[in-house]
Amino acid sequence: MTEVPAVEARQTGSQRVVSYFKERILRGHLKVGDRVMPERELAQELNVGRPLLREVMKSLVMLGFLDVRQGSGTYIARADIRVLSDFFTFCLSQEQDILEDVMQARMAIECQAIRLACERANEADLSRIGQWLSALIETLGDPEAGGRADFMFHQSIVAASHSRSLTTLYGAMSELLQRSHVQRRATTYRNPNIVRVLVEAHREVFLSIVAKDADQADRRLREHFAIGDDLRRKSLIETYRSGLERKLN
Amino acid sequence: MTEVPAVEARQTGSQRVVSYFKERILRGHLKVGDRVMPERELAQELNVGRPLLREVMKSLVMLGFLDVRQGSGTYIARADIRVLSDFFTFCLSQEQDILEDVMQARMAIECQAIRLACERANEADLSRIGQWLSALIETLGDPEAGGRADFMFHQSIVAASHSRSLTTLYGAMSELLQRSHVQRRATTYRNPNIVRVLVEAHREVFLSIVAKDADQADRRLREHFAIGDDLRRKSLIETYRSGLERKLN
DNA sequence: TGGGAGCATTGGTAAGACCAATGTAGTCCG
DNA sequence: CGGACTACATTGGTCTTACCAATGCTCCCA
Repeated sequence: MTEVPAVEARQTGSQRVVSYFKERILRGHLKVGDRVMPERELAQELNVGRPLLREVMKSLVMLGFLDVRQGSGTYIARADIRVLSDFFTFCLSQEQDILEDVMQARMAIECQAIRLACERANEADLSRIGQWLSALIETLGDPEAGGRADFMFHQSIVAASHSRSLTTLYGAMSELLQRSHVQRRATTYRNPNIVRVLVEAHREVFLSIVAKDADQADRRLREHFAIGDDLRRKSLIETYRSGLERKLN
Repeated sequence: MTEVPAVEARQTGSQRVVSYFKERILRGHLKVGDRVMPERELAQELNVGRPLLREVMKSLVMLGFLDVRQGSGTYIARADIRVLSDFFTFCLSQEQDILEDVMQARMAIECQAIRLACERANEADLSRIGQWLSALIETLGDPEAGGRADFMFHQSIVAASHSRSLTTLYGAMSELLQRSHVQRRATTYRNPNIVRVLVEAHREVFLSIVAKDADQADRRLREHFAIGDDLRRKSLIETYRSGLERKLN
């Protein structure tokens, strides 16, 4: 783990605790659901104080590696993607412009997922995507609900890839992405022409999945993203123009 | 963060500490490089004992949020991608088959990154990619060094995207990916025909970046991945055949 | 003016104490 | 005999106090 000593042969107590868990988890001696030795006993075995042991174990809890139950014991946890989500949220708080760049990661994942969805989607997957397409159409006048339906449409496509890596990464970014969807909706929902174009684009995406055409699905999805990009460009131009006119007044 | 209380109005000490940091970091009151109040003082202000405060802060250190210097103080850290790397490593240890699926995430990121690289790569980027292509060719007989050069070739492409999200995600998977590269090399380096095809595929990838043709670059990269897939399929067939012949003997 | 020493500050760690939650075993009653 | 309740043991949660280790700052001397 990140606190492994770089050079020092003799480990600090803290490092010994980290190593104890890292080794046993990574080598499979401790598996999901396995119970860890009680704190007092483990502290003794590792020759550290209990507070130190608890510090490290608290860290592992928050990293999602351990699951602690008071009165019962400490168990190896199943990996929890909220850790990734927290991490991305933290990154965003450091760089206010990152939401724009996260779109690149979003496109990466969705375009790969849609290719897999063309191979792997079952009837339930297709039905779900179709339902969210309908929901998207029904909520055109409402940026909040529409944004959510839009997000769920996309999320269903990623789920239809049946790839744990892709769904994990997408899930990690879902908070950021939902925010992004609502924002994009808020800039578009009043213009009927744009709304119609967007609905058509989503429909084409869905149809290409049904047709199991991976290249076309990828292309349609990228076209769909490009509509949003054009939108934002026009919106900036208008903002700039009206800003100028206000200055001249 | 993941330990925020679901229902309880009155927070435990532990939760108060988490909230203290979450609020200040996410709202920008504490920025990268800012120094945090000393432990004893902060413990008093939050009405908790120092060991408890230290537990939470240790967690935040391992999540990459804080940087602690003994004798100096605690500072808000710059996000550290090694946290993601640890997390993926942990996930892998839980599911032995995940390395295969990580390839999907790899393809997602690289195919999006190569599109961006076609727009954004500067002379230094292109030069670096070219150098790793040469290194790859020079190390054809050595799976270890060749695997590394192969990985670095790909990593340079992702870096040329100049997208923080993509480079962050790719960095998080880099340990897994390097392992994957070495393994793939170990199954191919003895067959001159396959090696020649692979070298050509890498060269085509590079040339399409230089040509700034995003669609072609994407396509070439996918073709390159497909060669590896064919390889593995053939390898499985042979394994199955020789397994059968051994049974008949 | 620069270097060294001393002291204050801040983090690192431990022992011991006590509280909170859970699990287990034993007993009693229907 | 089975289920419910109680008591106690176990395990985690938290705190106080003490001491050690590392860094930074200030003052004094050459």
